Amino acid sequence: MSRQDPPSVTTDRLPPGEVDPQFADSLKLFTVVSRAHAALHEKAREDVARHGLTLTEFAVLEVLYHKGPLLLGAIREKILASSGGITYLVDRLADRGFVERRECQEDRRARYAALTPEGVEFMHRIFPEHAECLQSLIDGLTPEERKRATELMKKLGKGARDAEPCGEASSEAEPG
Amino acid sequence: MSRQDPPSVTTDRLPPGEVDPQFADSLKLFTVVSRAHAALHEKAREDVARHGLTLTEFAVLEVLYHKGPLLLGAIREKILASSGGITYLVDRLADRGFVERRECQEDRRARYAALTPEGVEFMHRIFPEHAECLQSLIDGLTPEERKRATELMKKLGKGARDAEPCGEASSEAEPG
DNA sequence: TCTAAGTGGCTCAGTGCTAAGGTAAATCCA
DNA sequence: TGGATTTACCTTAGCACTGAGCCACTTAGA
Repeated sequence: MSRQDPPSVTTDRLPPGEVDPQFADSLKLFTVVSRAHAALHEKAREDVARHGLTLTEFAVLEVLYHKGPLLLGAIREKILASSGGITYLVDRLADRGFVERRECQEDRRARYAALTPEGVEFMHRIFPEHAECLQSLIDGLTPEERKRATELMKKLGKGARDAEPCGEASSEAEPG
Repeated sequence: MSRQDPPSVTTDRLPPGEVDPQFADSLKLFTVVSRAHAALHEKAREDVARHGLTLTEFAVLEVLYHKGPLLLGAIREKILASSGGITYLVDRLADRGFVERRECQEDRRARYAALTPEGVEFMHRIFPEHAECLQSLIDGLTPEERKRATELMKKLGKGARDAEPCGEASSEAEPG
C-alpha cells in the first residue's frame, strides 16, 4: 500500500481560518523530525530492552562510561531529565549494581554517580552492539547526508532553544 | 548465550572517554536529532499548555480539525499512540467538550471521533497561534535549509523504520 | 448456517517520569 | 558573625502512557 501522502496537512479541508501556506513547511518539518526521532528512539529502545534497560538508563550508563564519574546534576543536564528523575534512574541502576553514588568532598550536598566495575564490564560488552545498532539505523543516508543532517539538526535545535517562548509579548529578558 | 555475534568492529578496548570514530557520526546524529526534537517538543508543549492541553491531545484535535472525523484506530496510526492511550486521550477531550464519539454504521465495533462545534471553534482560535509558534522555532533555518532538513529527516525516518531489528541473527535474509 | 479466527476499542495494573515541596549544605552580604 | 538566599539532591503525589487481556463484532471457511 503506497501511503499516498496527502498533499499537505494544510490544504485538505480547512475550516474558516485558513492556514497560511507559509506554515506548511514548519508543520511538515516538525512532523518529520518527530517521526524520524520516534523511529530512531523505538529501534534503539528495543535494542537496549534486550538487556533489560530503558533508553534513559542506557543514556546514564553511556555518559558515565565515556565521561567518568559525574555529579548527578551534570548527568541531569546531559540527558535532559528532571531532578527527581535522576534520583530514580540512579537508584534503579544502583539496585542492579551498575552504578554507585560517591560523596563529593568539595560540596557535601552533591553526589557523584560512577560506574561500578560490573557497570564498566557491562557497558564494555553491550556498547559496541548498541553503537552498531545506531549505525544500522542511519545506513540509509550517505556520509554526506549524515553530515548535512547533523549540521541542520544542530542548527534547528539551537534555533528552537533560542526562540522566545511562544505566546509572550516579546518580553524583555534580564541579562543575568 | 553465544549469540555474541562479533560486531566485526572494534570489540577491542573501548576505554572510557573514547568512542570509536567510525561510530562517532551515528552517535552524533542520534544525539542531535534527539536534542532538536526535544527542543521543538518542549517549546510546542509550553505553547499548547497555555490552553491546558498536552501535545498529544493537541495532536488529536489537529488531525480531526484537518481531516474530519476519523476512526480511533486511524488516529492511533497518525499520532503513534497505543490503543489504550487513544481511549484515554479521547476520553479527556470528550470531558472537555472538544470531541465526541460517533457510531460507525459499517462496523459496529468501531467508533469515530469527531470535533464538536466547540472543538472546531477552539481549534479555529488556537491553531493559527500554534502554527506561528512552530514557525518561530524554525526561523533559524533558511527556506532551503528547511527543505533539505525535511528531505533528510524523511529519509532518515524511513531508513530507520525499514532497518532490521537490531540484535537479530544477521544471517537471515531480509524479511519479505 | 455455525464455528474459528481476526479486529476495534475498552479496562486496568503497572511504569517512567515530572513538578512541587523539603532538607541540608554552600554562598552572599550586611 | 548570622540571616537570607541559592543550590544539590531526595521525597512524594500524581500524570500520561503502555501492554496485556477482554468483549463485541466482523470475516472466512466448512
